[in-house]
Amino acid sequence: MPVVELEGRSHSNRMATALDFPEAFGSADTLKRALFALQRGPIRFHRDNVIACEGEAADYLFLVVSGVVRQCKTFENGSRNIVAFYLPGDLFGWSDAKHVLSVEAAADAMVLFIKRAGLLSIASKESQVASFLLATTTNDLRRSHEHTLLMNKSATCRVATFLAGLWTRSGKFKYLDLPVSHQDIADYLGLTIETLSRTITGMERSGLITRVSTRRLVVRNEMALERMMR
Amino acid sequence: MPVVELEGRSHSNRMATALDFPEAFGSADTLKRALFALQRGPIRFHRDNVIACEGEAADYLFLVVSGVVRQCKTFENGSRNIVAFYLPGDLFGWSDAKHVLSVEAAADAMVLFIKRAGLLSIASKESQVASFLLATTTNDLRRSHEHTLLMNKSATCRVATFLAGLWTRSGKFKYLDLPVSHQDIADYLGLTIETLSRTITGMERSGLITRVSTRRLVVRNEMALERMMR
DNA sequence: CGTCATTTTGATAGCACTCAACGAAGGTGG
DNA sequence: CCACCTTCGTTGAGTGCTATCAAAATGACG
Repeated sequence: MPVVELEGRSHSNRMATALDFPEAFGSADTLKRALFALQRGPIRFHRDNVIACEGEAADYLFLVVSGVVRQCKTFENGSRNIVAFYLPGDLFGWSDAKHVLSVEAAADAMVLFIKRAGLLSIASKESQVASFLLATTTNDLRRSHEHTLLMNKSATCRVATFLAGLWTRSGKFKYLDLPVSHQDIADYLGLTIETLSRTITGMERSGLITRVSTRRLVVRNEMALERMMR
Repeated sequence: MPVVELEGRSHSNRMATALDFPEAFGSADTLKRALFALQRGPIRFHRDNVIACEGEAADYLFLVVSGVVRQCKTFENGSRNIVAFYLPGDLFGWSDAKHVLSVEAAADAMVLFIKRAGLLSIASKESQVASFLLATTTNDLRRSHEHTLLMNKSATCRVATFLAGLWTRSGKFKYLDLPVSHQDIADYLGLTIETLSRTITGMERSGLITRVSTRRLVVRNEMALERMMR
């Protein structure tokens, strides 16, 4: 299938589709064809490009194929809050009628568009699909609640929790690479970039981490990092 | 059906059940019977009683029949955060395996318990039920996102948004009655009771509202109240 | 009327924001 | 290859908002 290029140079790799996530949707052949019919893309977005704009009709759901996608709201005064990051495999965008939040690429990303109405119609026939949709949504809800709880903690706690979570999810390798900009992390944690920077500096001074570059660090003291999460 | 009294004096009124919410679950007779079989209660809880404890197995979902229920987390140092309030008609509690948050009565409340596994099994056969479950969950998710956004605003903005929302939802009558304690509101808004109290006092001084009693206010200037929400 | 829980008010301190300037990294054109 | 520019991140100084601690006031209830 052709890869739609929103902008930028062409890309020769074969791109993933919903059909590459059979565990998500079940694997019956008729089901596969039905899903294929209502998907568009995957479309490639460069960092900071808008995937769906606030106020836009919410006809499609989004399935992240690669990269990182943020769901956020920008205010009149220019400030911005990020409500969630989505990683490859995540399906989201259940607004009714219109999107309240905008959806943007936090890093170069590929996103599959899935017709909302069509997916719902399939879900009404295939209980496996319905069950998957409910599971992902309740999972999103749980993460949103965790995020809300995090917003009532100190800056050091928020940053420690974010870094520790990231490190765990990325496999605890030698280097911890930040997949998004400091500005994005700050907006996600409800902090300014200055406070984020100062907090990381403080952690480095305390010997918890080391900065290799602005986007790459090393966790030196996991125990102490986890203690800061409380 | 008998009304289970958790504690306190008996209550002679007939209590609502899931069967009183046919719009929610569809109204086929077989469906009704199936739902009836897996519901327990309604059970009556007095204010501040625990309905489900953090760490407990999440075998049941909760349907609020009357009153107000809060979903919250209490920390070692005694501080507490409320993630959501649930009102009559709300169905919630989709934790996997164990509850991460505790569920408590924020005001005297009646709650219907619905076996999670049974409901899922019905949903797999009745697409209407599955569709309803998805709809309520996505709605919860949207509200949680709104709540997260609110946590990044000033105290006055948070309180104004809470009061305005409450006033709208309760029908904009002459009196605005607070259904929960100041402590609960503060924990929901991520503020201390002192800051909440001072904020309300400030609003009263500005002529936005009038305090009739601690639990009852009058909205004097709706326009100005809405301006504070930004 | 007394007791207890809840709310309000006051004084003070601390944490994160704001404003400002500097530094580092990456891209572009000469 | 280097000078230039732009973007992003870091550091510093000062302010402001909200939390904390303390105490008084109000209201509910027996």
